[in-house]
Amino acid sequence: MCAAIAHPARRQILLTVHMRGSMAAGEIAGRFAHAWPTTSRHLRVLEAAGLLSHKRQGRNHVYAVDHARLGLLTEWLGWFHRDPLG
Amino acid sequence: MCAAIAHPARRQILLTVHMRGSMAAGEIAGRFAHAWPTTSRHLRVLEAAGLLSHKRQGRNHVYAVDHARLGLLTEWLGWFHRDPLG
DNA sequence: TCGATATTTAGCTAGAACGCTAAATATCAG
DNA sequence: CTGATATTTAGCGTTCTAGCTAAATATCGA
Repeated sequence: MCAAIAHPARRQILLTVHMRGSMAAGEIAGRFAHAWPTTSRHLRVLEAAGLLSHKRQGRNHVYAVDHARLGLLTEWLGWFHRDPLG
Repeated sequence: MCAAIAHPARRQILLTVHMRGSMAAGEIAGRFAHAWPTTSRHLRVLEAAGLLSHKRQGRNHVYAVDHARLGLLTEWLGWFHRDPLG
């Protein structure tokens, strides 16, 4: 999961999809300078990490953010905000 | 910064140093199966990302976590926990 | 100064990541 | 069925990452 958000393009995909609620693959790919297959692979990486999920709607692949999964990361970071002695 | 925490060993280093407050490089390296130079590089990566800082104490290099830096990541994650419409 | 201790730097190799183009797959419209 | 649209899969070359060993650097104790 951490590796998935290590790439700037993937972080931006994640934010963009989150803001919109859900987006088709092409709509996402259209916002990036990268070639479609490149963005397509980023989507696959994000999905493999459990950060995105997708379902077909006709010929579109619609992606949405998995917030629960991101919650795990926030939870992990929480360890650093609590006092280690407490 | 995200790339820095993409590696399991580096996440563990971060947590371990945090729990202890501060640790010498050798003390850290001793806890991993990896060769010292490998861990040494992980430390450099974490420091380059601003997640660790170090100072010499005699012949020891003592590392500590930079919490403010981690705060930025938590802040970024916050975007996903707030409602995108609000 | 000399040897031991603590740690890093240098340099190598194997494997993964990331970009691309070209081709394949699947759905819709006529 | 046929052609157009939406997206992925396949495959290639380059660059980055992560492991290692061997050598260099710096400090301490005698």
